[in-house]
Amino acid sequence: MTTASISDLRHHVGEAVIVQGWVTHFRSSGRIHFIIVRDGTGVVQCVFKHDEVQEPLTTETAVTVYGEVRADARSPIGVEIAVHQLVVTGQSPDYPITPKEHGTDFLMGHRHLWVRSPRQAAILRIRAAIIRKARGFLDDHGFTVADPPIITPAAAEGSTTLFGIDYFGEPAFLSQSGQLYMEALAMALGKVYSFGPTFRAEKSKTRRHLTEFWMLEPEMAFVEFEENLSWQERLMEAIVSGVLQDCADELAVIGRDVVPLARVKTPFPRITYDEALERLATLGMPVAWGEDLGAPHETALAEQFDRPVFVTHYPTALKAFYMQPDPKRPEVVLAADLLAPEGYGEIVGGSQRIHDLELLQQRLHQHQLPDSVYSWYLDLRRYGSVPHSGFGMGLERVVAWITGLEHVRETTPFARTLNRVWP
RNA sequence: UCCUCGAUAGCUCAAUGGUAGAGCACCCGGCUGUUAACCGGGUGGUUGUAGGUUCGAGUCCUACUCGAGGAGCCA
Repeated sequence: MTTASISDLRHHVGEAVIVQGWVTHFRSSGRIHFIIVRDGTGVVQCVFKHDEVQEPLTTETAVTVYGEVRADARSPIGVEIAVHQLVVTGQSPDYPITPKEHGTDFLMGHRHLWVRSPRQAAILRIRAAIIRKARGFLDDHGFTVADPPIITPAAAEGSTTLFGIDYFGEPAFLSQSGQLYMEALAMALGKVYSFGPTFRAEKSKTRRHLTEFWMLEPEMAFVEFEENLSWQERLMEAIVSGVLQDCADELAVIGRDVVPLARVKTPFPRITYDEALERLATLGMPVAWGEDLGAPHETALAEQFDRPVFVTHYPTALKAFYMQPDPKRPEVVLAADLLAPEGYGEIVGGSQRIHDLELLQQRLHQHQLPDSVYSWYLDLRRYGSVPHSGFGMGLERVVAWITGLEHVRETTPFARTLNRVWP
């Protein structure tokens, strides 16, 4: 007798198999009983007689089922199992999560169990596929994965709040971006990317924010602004088309409308910050030049397009010190935010970096950042500096967009938010 | 940090200032094909905390705690 995964059962009709999993539902009609068993690959109904099992088969009881696979037109997966023997390997009295509705606080407090639900499992599989497709695309296009440190001595961008730690008596911080290190690695390896956790102690409490999130950060030597955008849109297209290909079942489980995703093809539209302001004025949402775009503005802009849209050439004063000003128009930078459709906001932020030593020092001073902290970063401009560009993709926001979720907290196994560090 | 809303059974929610209830979960019983099965019965409460008003507070008032949504900031 072979052990089979539930997703493979349709290839075993007529055979005796072993299925190991957890009970999600128990139903009975007199002498005939039905349990629904899930094993992480799918769910299957198992049928047995009244007196064959003595132990209670409550929700999430772990079971090993020995039985015969039978084709059955009534089954959603085409087969069910006629049970010969059913062994309880782990009881589950009073499982807290029921088939009825639950509130956010309760579910997040039981996240260690909530991940067992089909919807959550599907989301995590899609997350895995997004990671796989993103890394695959970059690996296939000459990028070298090279990860920056997570414990860092200083901020990449002075303004953002950092989580401080005690590093053997010295103050240190959890990384809020690996970008500066990625610039160093790009000078060594050409095209590089990192993929890892980043931390922001911002007191942001919205559907788009976590205090710990994963970021994909490519950095490319000899790549200027336009080519940077090209890499971003090709990466996003590869991710979305790859997920549509690999995750049809999971997208169906969570009820995602895939029509908008199928439209995500290059080239993505590009509008400048100036054009964005014009469009917003037309929409009755005027923004003064020099002010940043808020979440409602981003949503309104994104709604005008059927695929992600780049907003480029933001005012220099709004952006980080390392972004390259446009030589033809220094009051704006060669930076772009990629806004996702359907109100998911900024999913990628990128720019060409300043490669001129003097200009970079000038910008540091304008931001009142000390040269001493950035001495190694300035070395990159002292020794063989070249134009280079990079971007950061927020994984959880991409997952939220592709899965159509209301909130990023469900896009990661154990979300860390402003008010929650448990479980 | 600011704005808004909320907290009653394990869960989701009811309850004119006047006897705290329902559905689900769980337990017992019934049903030989159920699909969030169904039918009958049962267990289950310091109404977030502290104070106040009142003959009487889940309900009204004050403070606090916790949570949710949003703003700012960001990916």
